[in-house]
Amino acid sequence: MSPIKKVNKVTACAHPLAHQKAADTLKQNAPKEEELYDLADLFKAFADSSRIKILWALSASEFCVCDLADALGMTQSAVSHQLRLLKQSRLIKSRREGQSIIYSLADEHVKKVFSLGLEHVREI
Amino acid sequence: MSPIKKVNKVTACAHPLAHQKAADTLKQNAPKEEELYDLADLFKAFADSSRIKILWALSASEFCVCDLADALGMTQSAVSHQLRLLKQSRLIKSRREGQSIIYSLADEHVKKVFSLGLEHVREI
DNA sequence: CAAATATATGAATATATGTTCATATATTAT
DNA sequence: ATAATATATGAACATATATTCATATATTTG
Repeated sequence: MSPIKKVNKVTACAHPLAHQKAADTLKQNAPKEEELYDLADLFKAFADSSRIKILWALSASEFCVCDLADALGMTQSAVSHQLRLLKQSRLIKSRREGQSIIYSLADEHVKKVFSLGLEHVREI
Repeated sequence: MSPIKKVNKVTACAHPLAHQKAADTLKQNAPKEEELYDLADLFKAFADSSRIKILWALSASEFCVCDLADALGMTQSAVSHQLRLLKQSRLIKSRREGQSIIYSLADEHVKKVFSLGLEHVREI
């Protein structure tokens, strides 16, 4: 199923589709429905200040859970819950080291998104 | 106030901060608290599939509200509400053209974030 | 000016989500 | 094996947010 509906108009405005060509092109080049949801999910991972802080910390160095909690002023539980979400989003990875679990960024992509966003925020 | 708390440990783990140097560096290079919230807000704008669809459409062409609603299979009201959020986030701009309001991307930054995200999603 | 069309918006509702609390699991030290 | 430490997780709660419905505002047309 395409994320973009048939161009046949059924709902709102009465005027002919003002940008018919664009709408058609849109329909053809449509990313798959699933990709759009994945994309939204990716950005959801960045869409919370606690997770932003965690990602920012991990972009500087790997950390164990309790050090993250200490450094960021969060409870161990809250950090752990957020780390789980970030891991599910494939943005971070972890390894065990004795009693601790060390978390780090999964790849450089995170840094790219992060710095691009920061650049945008700073330039407004 | 720094987003990163004093390194003096008060809460969780008993071991000395495993990555003391990193934590200190972290503390010094800390983006401002406000920047982190702005950053989270920026990504919040991308963190919903309806808005993703709208942004994706606008990255192809400008559109009026009802054409967006038709093309994306959303109600006029839902689209309008989301457009307001996107405009508040400075991601899109609008101009009046007769009875219609034409929306378009505010700048190229949106496309960058969008394509970077899509690239990431596709490469996993 | 009145009717039609396009868009915006407040209120209500349903759902999603972040944090806390209590507790479970896993590893290390004694 | 037992205690101590580090991390994970389920349940509950509070808050945020996406959509719908009804309606208001703005522009054009007759």
